[in-house]
Amino acid sequence: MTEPQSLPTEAEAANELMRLARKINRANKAYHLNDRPEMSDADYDALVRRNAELEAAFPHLVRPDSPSNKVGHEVSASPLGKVTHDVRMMSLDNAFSDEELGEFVARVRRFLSLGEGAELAFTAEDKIDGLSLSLRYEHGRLVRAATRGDGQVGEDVTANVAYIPDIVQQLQGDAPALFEVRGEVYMERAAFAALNERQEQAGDKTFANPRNAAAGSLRQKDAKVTAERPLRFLAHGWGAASEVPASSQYAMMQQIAAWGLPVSPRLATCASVEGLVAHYNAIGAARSTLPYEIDGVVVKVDSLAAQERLGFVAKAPRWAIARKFPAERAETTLEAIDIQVGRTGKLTPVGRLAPVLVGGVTVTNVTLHNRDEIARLGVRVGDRVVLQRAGDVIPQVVENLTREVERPAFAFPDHCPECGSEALAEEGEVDVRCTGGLICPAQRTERLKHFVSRGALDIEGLGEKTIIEFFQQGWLENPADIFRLHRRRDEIVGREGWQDKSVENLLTAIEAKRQPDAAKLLFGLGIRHVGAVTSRDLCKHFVTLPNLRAVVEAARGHDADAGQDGAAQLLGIDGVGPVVVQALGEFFREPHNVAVWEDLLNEVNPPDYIVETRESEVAGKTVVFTGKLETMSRDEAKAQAERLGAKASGSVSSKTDLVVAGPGAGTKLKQAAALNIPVIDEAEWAQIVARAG
DNA sequence: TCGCCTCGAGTTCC
DNA sequence: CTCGAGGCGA
Repeated sequence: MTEPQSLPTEAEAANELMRLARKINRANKAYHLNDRPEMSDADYDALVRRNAELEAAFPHLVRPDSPSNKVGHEVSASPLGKVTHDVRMMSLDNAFSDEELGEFVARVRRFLSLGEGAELAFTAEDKIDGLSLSLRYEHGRLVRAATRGDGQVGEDVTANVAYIPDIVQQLQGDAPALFEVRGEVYMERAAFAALNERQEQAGDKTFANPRNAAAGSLRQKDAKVTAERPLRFLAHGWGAASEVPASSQYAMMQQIAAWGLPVSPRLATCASVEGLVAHYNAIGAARSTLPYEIDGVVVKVDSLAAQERLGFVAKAPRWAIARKFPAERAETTLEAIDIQVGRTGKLTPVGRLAPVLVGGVTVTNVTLHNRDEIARLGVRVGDRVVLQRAGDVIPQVVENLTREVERPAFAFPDHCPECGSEALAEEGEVDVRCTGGLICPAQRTERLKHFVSRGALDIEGLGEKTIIEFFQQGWLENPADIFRLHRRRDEIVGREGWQDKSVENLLTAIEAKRQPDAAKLLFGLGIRHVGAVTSRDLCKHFVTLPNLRAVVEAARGHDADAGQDGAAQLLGIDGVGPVVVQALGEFFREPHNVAVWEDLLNEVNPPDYIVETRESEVAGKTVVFTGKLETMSRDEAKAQAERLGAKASGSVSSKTDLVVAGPGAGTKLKQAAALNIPVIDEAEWAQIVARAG
């Protein structure tokens, strides 16, 4: 190492800390993401020690991105620090009937192109109502435990799980260099009841259900509190792994059990839908006798090779589903119906309820969705209604018990309750919208909320309350204003609830987003029909936001040729159709939007949007699949193409680089020939995939 | 034109 | 999480 080892001046120290943060964070990333350390452990330790030394000498110079705040290997974690999962922790798709379970099996078989006779096995196990945990074992030793969080970033609970006896610190027998076990932390029913009794006697707050008790007990800053709570753990899968020493889900779970971690005793394999239904029924019958609460049965494709082919949709694997038990229901009174105005102007009726306990939580609000839903249920203020929590989460009204009693029907407003503008449903649309647009304060603040929300810019410390407060002050009207809040520092400091420190934190969080992800920025603008996925696709295609704008403007320009070209370019993007093109065009036609856009791009500087993909000869090319594919479904082929950095498009155009044609291909094959585009068959495509590794 | 799938936009409680 | 609607294959 060439770093000076004596204590430097303050300026030098600040500089060195910055470089150390960069180096150590990069090394952590290389170590965790690629399982391929960039530097030796000794060098790494030296950097970490130097960082700690400088931070000790200059505590006021500790950086927000300091590696000491994070989890690296050998870096001790601060309590409940954040942890980025190398492999996302997914949620599961749900099935609420045997029929839906059958559809899942059919869907999987279709995706894998399995014929009638071909066998496909599944595993099934009880789904514990606890909280998901990821346990990272390196060479068999537990180095980190993290909660699920939002799936990408969770909380570090390594210190806390040391007090959970089910979680071994050292795996027994041979273990891979890296293996992340995933499972559920839970509290047994009896232990939950005893804990609540103790809490009550001590005058502490009690927990609504075992799940909340487990969550509250695990996520303790003081790990010693966790020690007094009887938590348990059950493994159900895995995440990042340097190797997976089994070829089936079932065998791998047995291996995890052999390593010393508990696995459900009700894990079984089933070869058919009938077998899965039978196992579901058996677990359902045993439900009340189990020591812990369960909310369904998880079904997974047993073959790991098949799992890999199936891959993932947005947030869940295609190869697993949760067959949920019927939701618990409750009865209560609808005390009022309020109208909320969303960022698109949508008027949403919200039912205010007499508080009622459903599935372990007290529900007081429920969405009634729209005018049609109110009419369908025939609900009026004062009615008795039946409530359930859909998927055990979102409350919904399932039935109205007072249909026959004379009461005036609910009159859905024809004016916006926030700005008084007319509110109406467009031709053929169900939703009633406020036509006030920019003059509607509700729409404006909702748009700002969307802009700073997770998924968009994700600015911490800028919540609903703050946005409304600053909006009312006239400090915050458009997204770009956020980046000028620093000029109001003196005005903000001293307002109620704002101290020097909190203003500082907010401004720091804002400054951290000066180079935002282009796709998140675009998503944050809230252009209709342009959500997170479409934003990503658009950015992938155009690399920069000005490029996107230029093409959108060309698409509706007066020059007919340029217009067609721009439109064709947009329509060539998978998932972009006429409605999305029109929405984009309308956005840029509105002068106010253009002003907001330009203002914002003067304040922030999103780097070029370039997605890292695997090297392959089709990288950056547009591929069209046509005809029948023999060994895989079209979905799978497209997913494959994207992994190779190619864009799978639906139609052949001058932008198409390659056509993969199976038997039965028609017009698209002719178009390809006319445009002189190379055509290959499925076997040749498979070779391209194989060559990319 | 139909039907399937994916995406967008709204939503609860802790 | 659910719903409606857009996109796209058949």
